[in-house]
Amino acid sequence: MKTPNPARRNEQSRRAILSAAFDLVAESGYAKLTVEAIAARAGVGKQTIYRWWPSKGAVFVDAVLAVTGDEKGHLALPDTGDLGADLRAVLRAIVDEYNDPRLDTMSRAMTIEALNDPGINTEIVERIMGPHLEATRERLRSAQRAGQVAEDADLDVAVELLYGPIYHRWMLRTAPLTHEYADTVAEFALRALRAA
Amino acid sequence: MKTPNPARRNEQSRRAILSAAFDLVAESGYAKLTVEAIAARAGVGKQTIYRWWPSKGAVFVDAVLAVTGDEKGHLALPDTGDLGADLRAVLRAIVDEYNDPRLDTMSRAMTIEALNDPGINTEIVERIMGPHLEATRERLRSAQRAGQVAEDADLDVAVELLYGPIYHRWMLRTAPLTHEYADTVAEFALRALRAA
Amino acid sequence: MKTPNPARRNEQSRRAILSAAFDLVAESGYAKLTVEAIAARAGVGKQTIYRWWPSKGAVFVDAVLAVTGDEKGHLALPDTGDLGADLRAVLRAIVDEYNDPRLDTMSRAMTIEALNDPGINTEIVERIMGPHLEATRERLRSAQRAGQVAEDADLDVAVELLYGPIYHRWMLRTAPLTHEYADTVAEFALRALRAA
Amino acid sequence: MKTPNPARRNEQSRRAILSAAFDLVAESGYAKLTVEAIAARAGVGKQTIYRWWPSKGAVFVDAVLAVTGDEKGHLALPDTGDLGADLRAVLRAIVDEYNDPRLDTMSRAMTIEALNDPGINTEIVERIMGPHLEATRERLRSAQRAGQVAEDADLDVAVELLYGPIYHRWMLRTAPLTHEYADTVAEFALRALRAA
DNA sequence: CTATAACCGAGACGGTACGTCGGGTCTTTTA
DNA sequence: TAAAAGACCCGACGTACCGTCTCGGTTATAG
Repeated sequence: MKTPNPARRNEQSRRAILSAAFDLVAESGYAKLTVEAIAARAGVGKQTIYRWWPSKGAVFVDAVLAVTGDEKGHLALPDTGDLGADLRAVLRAIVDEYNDPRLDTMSRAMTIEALNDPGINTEIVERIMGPHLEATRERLRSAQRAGQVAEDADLDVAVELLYGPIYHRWMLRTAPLTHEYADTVAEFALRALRAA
Repeated sequence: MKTPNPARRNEQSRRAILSAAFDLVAESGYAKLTVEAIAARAGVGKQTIYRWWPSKGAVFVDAVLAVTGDEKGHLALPDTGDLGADLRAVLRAIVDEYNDPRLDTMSRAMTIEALNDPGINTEIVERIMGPHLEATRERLRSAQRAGQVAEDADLDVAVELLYGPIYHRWMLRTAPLTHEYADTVAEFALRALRAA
Repeated sequence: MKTPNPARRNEQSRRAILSAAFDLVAESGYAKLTVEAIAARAGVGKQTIYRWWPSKGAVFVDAVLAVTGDEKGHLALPDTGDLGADLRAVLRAIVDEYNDPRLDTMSRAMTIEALNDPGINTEIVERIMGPHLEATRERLRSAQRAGQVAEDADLDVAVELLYGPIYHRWMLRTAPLTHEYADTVAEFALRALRAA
Repeated sequence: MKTPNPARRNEQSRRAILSAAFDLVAESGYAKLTVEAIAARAGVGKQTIYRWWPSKGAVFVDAVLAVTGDEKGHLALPDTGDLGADLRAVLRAIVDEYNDPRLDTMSRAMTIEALNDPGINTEIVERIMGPHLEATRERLRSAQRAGQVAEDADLDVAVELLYGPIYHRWMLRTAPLTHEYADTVAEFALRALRAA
């Protein structure tokens, strides 16, 4: 296998491919995404896709990252001093995202890809979830300093306490994701975390 | 489309198909599961599969259910009176299951199917997760009666508080699933749920 | 490689494939003949072609044979007793065939296939040229009996003496193929063959 | 389209391309000859090939000519006064060439090219066959002067009478090309041509 | 004796066709 | 008369080459 020279890469084609992949999933769902369709929509030869990505899943993840990545910066969670309010705000925002059909579709597609390919899973977790989880830990650390969270609380578990329930309900569709539900989860988490 | 007569169904073929599907996933992973491979392995015509199942996903889910379903009965959670001990025992058992490579593979395959097809998702949730979640709620209800859990606690959320973090960590592979971790989750949940 | 069962072969598809191949060459030339085009024109899956033929060349040869083969029966050369007249008639007929653009195209395409694949060459020679050459030898044998051709003349070479010059001129396009030319070749051959 | 300046042409590249093309056919057969393979083997950019040749066929023909062309000069046929002996010698030499696997491969490849492209056919005929045919005609003219060949014999047809049978047998592989066969052909031709 | 244009190696690009795999349907043969 | 066997149409796969098109780098005349 000869590795291509990235310096010579056609930036225009790269962008056309990513946006074609993204749009196709948005329009027809991930199951109908094919490399040929991406190539056709992007006005590109199939080989140009295979030259730079190992699979259609990788293309799709890159496409989502290209869109998501633009939103860099507003990663830090609000820190009003009122931990409960801040957590409720974050969980409600997440619930809103999952309720957006577009984002719902994309997220489930990403999840399928992550399940099929551990490498893609790593990439997704590191580049998308990771920063968000770290921002959440940072907020909790701040709360620890303020004495609102037990000093010895394991913050890795703490974030899972916050996001795990919502993720569970979203994945399994066991019940609707509402703001009220977000508040309940936040309330439970607060109780679990607060200093004795 | 003609609906076949279930009475005339060949039970031997049915079983051969289900066990072929199950074994193929166990051996080569879900991605390589094909209807043709199932038919060949089961010594069955493809049409016999399409006659009774709408998709390979449905076959696979049925196959898992056929295996899982045999374990009926021991669904009730232990109730020693010590809620903390009981929850730790349950979460440790779940962690063990996720750490079993065979079950891990099957669970991820099921998850992909559920993501691809809402109908299959419903079936999985109702027939596999449902009874388990209900058993957990039942144990928590018992704890409520014993005054160990707040009377007004939303038990639907409570079970997500228990299983959500573990599910989150398993799905995203963010960190290993250990007994210690199970204990930590149980501990947090207990604090969140206990009566003020 | 599993060999398919000829008994189950779809006769309609077979015919559609052969006539599609033939027509495509007649319309656009052999260089533009592709398996995909044959499949599309015949309303057939590519696999159905690959199942029964090893290459597009084999399909094409079969197609020509299907057309040519129908003309069975009039293989015997005329035998008026006048060998010279009979040979002139045959060579003129051959010259006419080579001058028909349709047949010219087909013949050159066949020749390319024969050059690329010795197996196809054998098939062409045996099924198309062979009977014709044998018929010619038979006419010459008759002439030997009549004392018009030397008894010890090698008839295998004799037919090459008749057809070789025309074939040479046709293949290399060194000069036009006319009836006059056919007569000249026949005249030379007669002189070469006649009993001393 | 801009025509490049031949003065600036890299002679080293030209030679590398021709010999790469020749060697590749000798090693793997004409069917596997590709422009990319030639470029790679010659250590040359593809564009350098397309700049100077219109097709891979043209490259190959040039390659053969470059090799063949070196043998210039010995084109004249032997003229010992014994026409029969001279013709037998020439036909035997031709038979030997066709029996050399290397030359056989090259000749068939050239023939395919000639069939595919009339322009190449012309070039081959004029530059390779032409001089040889003319030399043969010249020898026959000499024989006419010596009264060994009929004065009114059409010499264009005469050379075809000599080479046509061999060409026919070589192309169709109907029988082996032996010296004995060459002698037989020469004998027939002599009889056909001699003055009455 | 530069400089500026050309050719050159390299190889990415938009395409076409390849030969294969598998999906889901339809037909023929066997028990 | 259902089921096995498997041929069929179809769509997509990932690969091989096509012929075109930049990219620097290197000659090699023309100023």
